Amino acid sequence: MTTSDSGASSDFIRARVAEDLRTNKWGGRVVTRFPPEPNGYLHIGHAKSICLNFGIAQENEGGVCHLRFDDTNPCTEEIEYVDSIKEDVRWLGFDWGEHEYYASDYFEQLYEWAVELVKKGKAYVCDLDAEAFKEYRGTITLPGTNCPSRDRSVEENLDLFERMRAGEFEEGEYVLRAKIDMASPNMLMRDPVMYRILKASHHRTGDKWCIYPMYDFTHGQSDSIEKITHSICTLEFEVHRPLYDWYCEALGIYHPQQIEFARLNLTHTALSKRKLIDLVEGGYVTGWDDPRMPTISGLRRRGYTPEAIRDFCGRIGVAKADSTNEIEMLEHCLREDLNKRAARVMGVLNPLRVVIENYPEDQVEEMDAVNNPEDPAAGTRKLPFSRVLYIEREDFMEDPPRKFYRLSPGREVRLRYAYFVRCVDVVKDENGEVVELHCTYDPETRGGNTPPDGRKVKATLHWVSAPHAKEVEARLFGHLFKDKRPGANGTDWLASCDPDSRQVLPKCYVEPSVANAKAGDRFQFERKGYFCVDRDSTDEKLVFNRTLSLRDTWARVQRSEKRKGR
RNA sequence: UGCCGGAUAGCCAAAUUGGUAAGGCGCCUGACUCUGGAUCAGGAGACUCCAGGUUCGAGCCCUGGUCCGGCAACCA
Repeated sequence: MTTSDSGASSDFIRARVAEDLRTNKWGGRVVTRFPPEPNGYLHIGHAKSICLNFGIAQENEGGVCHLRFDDTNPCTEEIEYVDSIKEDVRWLGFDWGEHEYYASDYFEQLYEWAVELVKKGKAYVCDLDAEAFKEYRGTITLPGTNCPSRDRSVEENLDLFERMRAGEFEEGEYVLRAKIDMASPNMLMRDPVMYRILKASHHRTGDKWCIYPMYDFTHGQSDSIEKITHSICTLEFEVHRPLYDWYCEALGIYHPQQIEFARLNLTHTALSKRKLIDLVEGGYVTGWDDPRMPTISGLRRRGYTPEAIRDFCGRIGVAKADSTNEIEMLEHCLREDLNKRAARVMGVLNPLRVVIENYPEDQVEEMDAVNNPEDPAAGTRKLPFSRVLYIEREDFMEDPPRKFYRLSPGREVRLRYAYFVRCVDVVKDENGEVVELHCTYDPETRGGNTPPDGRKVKATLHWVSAPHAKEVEARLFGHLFKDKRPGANGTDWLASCDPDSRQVLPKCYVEPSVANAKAGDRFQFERKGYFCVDRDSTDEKLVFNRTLSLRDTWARVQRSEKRKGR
């Protein structure tokens, strides 16, 4: 697989574009488009399409990608969605320049084209009610039959269609249909509806229209108007292609090439619009931008970077086979990006108090800490160290199993950038629960360095000085669904939704340097994962979302030890 | 039962005009390490859906099957 500058791999669509360029099919032009319907929020699946369309445009000299809103159904569309879609595409890092279009801007042209087809005897007004309409259409195995109004005269059709536009009829009374073939094995070719009456006001055209064109009578012509070269869409539109072609040919207009690819599916999540709505409305998540949602806004709030998402979209490839990518792939891309750029910081999620017995009562030292070992330019910072600290509760075990080499009674570990400390006492409450550790430190290990005697420790722990610590809230997230493929083989997909996928830790401690962090800022809490500041943060208390944990080899060791039955 | 499309390791996914199966993720080892992170080195894993055929040679071509997906909104 060859890799281009954008990081995208070559695929059958890019190969096709290259071939068209070679044969000069489109006069050297490459014009694609991303055509969302403004009736919902964009998700990671849309990102795949966005990266594909904008990517192809970028990779080719003079290539352009349009952002076009497919707004032909006023009943479900809203301006709010238009705005969120624009924000998301922009955030992903793509620029459509002045090429922002709306199918609704083509309504007049579309109407004229409809009239033209009527005049050519290729379209007619049909008065079948919904039930009869269905009967005449036939079934998947039985051909349909011509409805009586199919033979209406051109004059009468023209008059009726004009009156439909004028608002003389009620919804459902009439529709305009293309006269194709009621016996076609392709259901979409059985005289598809071109226009329906909808007495709804449109978010852009207001009440100017009461008839609205259907997707099929809009999409191809919009592509045509915009001189799109490659109209890339997902597989379910494959059966629409003959109709797409039919309209362009019947109208004798510029005819773009529709190409279909398989939409993205991801394990442990749901991507259909319907399911996402159910999650929000059912209260399974806190909203469209819940950090567990696969929506662009959810991923953004979670702390994903546009770079990671783009990298992911480039790596998964584009093909025609239905496929489900493992979410681990997405997470890998994220870790790779965040590892390079996230500033390291000390943050203790489940605090356990530690007193350094031999450390002077009121002494405070400033320890030098590296901000990002992957990026020397990120510099260093000072970390206050004192007699009372917090360490991670799970970094101590009174009775450690084999292979656990963190702190335990009598054992010595390194406190990162600070000192070697040895656990000398364990304080418990009346329930026998460990509430405090007493340790001694070795002054010769200042900075965390190996002492003159060459003594080694097997673990390095993160810590926070208690008097200097800032209390924050941390929200940890797991996969939204327990099952890899929720709803697979007839199971209830919603039952697989994991209520414990969101865990709130109200009392965590972070080092003082992050005190002025702002919403959206990203950090790596050393050894604990990547975090970003949530917008729920207040002046009094910062709220952190854990974007993703670090790769956890210890967890893996535990798993394998368990398997071995130790 | 009709039409359209698809099928290459656990998951994605490559393979110029048929020339003898890339890569990534994941998994497993080992090295290194002041993050059990990162990095580096190595490894396991594919009768290319099946059965025939053409050919010196087939993942690619032909025939016949199998399985999976999509299509019967006045949604997109």
